[in-house]
Amino acid sequence: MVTRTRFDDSDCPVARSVDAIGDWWSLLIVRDAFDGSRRFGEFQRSLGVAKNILTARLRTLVAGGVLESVPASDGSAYREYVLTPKGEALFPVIVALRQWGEENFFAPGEPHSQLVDRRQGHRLRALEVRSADGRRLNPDDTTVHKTPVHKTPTQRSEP
Amino acid sequence: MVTRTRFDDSDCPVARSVDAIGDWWSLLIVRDAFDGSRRFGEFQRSLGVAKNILTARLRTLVAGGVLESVPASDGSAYREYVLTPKGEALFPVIVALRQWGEENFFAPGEPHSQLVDRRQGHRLRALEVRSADGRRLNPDDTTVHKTPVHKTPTQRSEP
DNA sequence: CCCTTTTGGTAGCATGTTGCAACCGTTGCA
DNA sequence: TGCAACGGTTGCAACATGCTACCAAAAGGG
Repeated sequence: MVTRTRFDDSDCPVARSVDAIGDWWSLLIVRDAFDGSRRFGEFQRSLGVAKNILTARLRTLVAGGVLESVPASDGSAYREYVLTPKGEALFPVIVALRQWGEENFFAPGEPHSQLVDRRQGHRLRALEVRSADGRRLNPDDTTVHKTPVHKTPTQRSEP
Repeated sequence: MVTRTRFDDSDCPVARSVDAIGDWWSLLIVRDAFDGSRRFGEFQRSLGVAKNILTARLRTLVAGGVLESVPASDGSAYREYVLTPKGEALFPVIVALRQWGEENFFAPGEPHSQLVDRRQGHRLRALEVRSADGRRLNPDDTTVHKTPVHKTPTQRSEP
């Protein structure tokens, strides 16, 4: 078989996250969910995605516990898709991608949709990676420990 | 045509980021690059990805300015792939995905690779979304300012 | 009620992409 | 010099994606 490679058994949390989200459409669905979209048609119009794709993605997101299918809030017989707590926890991921995109793929002054503080209407502060005691960390200030507790704490990754 | 949909002209920075990265393999390549991988073979062994796929991904990452191909640091005739500043700026994205994965896809105590502060060997602080003046923000505390829509992607059945 | 429109999907097809295995020129090294 | 490792390329089969057509149930208007 030539199925797409899965990462759900990887020991790397990044890989499992990536696997759980599924594909880029899913991430844009989540983005729209943060922005208030709830109905099938809302996602479809906002994204311009084919309906069969949207159906499949919503289904996997629900199965993965990122979205939840609930009765429509307006009393109609339709259903709505809302973020679960697990889905809401993707907020920093979306914000990080948004900030990276803003900084790297828009000309100065080029208009783009912008995520702002609701209270003051200002742009958000750039995300900062910090140590447990609050120091700002660059990539070089960090390292990856494989299997933290029960095995030899190796610092290098040689299999 | 039935090419995969591109988002590089979207007005949403998240969509452009997603488009620039390309696919999940690319993100895992970047993750490995943060972890010190530089050589074709290192990525290939670490990821278990087919070589043709890896070739294509490295090429698009270089073309997109995320990686850079430089002469090997050990003096050999081979080349190495290193993160550009633009690639290093993906650090918060990777960290956000890692933290989401750690919290949601591992049983308590289940071993997994862990990103730690190099100086103290401790786990990192969870990423926090903050306003310009430093208040912590939840998704509900933010809103998206849309820009004038220049192009609406629609899928219509009717003429 | 009856008719029309909207909503939320399925089904089928063409094409693109992925994964695998085989192959191949270069480079490194003993 | 010989041989293994490196860094790819090529070809193929299976799968995923996108598009269009189609459809049933639910709203909505008169």
